[in-house]
Amino acid sequence: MNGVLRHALLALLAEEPRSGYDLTQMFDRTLGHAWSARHSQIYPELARLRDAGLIRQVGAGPRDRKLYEATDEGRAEVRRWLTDEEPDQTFRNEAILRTFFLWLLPLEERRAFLKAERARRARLLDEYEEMAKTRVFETAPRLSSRIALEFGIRYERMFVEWVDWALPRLRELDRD
Amino acid sequence: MNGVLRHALLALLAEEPRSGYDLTQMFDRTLGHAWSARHSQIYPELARLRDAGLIRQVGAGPRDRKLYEATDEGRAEVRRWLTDEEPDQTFRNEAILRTFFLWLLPLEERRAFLKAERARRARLLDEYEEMAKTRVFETAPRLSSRIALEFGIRYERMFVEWVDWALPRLRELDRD
DNA sequence: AACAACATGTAATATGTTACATGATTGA
DNA sequence: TCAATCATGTAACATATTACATGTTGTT
Repeated sequence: MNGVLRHALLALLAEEPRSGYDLTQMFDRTLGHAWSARHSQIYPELARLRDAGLIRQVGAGPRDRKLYEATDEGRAEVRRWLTDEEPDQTFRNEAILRTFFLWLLPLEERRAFLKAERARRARLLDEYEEMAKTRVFETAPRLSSRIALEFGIRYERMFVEWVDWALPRLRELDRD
Repeated sequence: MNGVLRHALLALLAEEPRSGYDLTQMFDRTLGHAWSARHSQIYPELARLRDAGLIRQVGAGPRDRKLYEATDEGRAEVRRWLTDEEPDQTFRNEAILRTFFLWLLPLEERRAFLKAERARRARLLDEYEEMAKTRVFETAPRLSSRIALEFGIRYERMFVEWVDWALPRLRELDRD
């Protein structure tokens, strides 16, 4: 079995019972800076995991809320994934890709592009630092997420510093 | 028109005539740390760009080598993309995603996971620093790529430092 | 009563990967 | 002559996004 989303869902359902809606929100909020997924991808994936016996429904709530949790087979599969399968190293960042093409734009637009990125990143940095300060990280899953959050903080900080390094160099793209 | 790869190809063909093979190699080598693409995606995309009049064949070489370059419409389209369309902010990093699930593994395997990542990143850092030192960045497109490379260097360095921050904290995931 | 948030799904389309398929040229 | 690299493509499959579709519950 492969599929990153599939295993991420399995891992989240190994922690505690959650609904598709809960999972969607986790991707929107905490997991978003590492992986993204929409509800339209999550619900069919849950159905497949259920049919494969890797998760089972363990409760229901108001509206059509369905709570799932990982079965023993599911837990075993997550551990297998984490230990036996190499994480895919593919990195995609459209903003950095566009940086390669900055020379196609006039100076003012190049600046505007990087400044907009800087603003976005600075805003996220604030947000993540606020999370680190105010949230409670006491259980093992929360401490894990604290480690991931630290990556987010360092990433955004690095990004902002990189823009500050790049901005004064944009003028050079006009020489010759 | 949308599609990141499509516009990346267009931008690369706005610089100078290139073949599908050349473009594939650029993704394998320089562009790889910002966006990835395989030849099986590139060739059909080139055909579509050609049919849309955004690129045209300007030459041929040994074997079936076909050289393309952006037309005026193609150049206009790249600039429109760079200025009018917001870059997609989706970020995907499987290694960081897995960090959220580190608590599912025994201490030694958690350590092994992060150490393997550290080694990978340190190797890339060396590689990028070597590129920065030895390559020539004199034309506007090369200077742009130097700015993107700087991101790669800072990213890998940040990653290594983050692992060094995280490793001593892994033991805490066993408490309680 | 109205609105926001909760809650789950499907359909159509777009994007991306892996495997298949073929052949030419260059250098050792 | 052999192997590596150059060179282009297609097919099947997997993953991901956008739009469509529907209904409930809690709050103001």
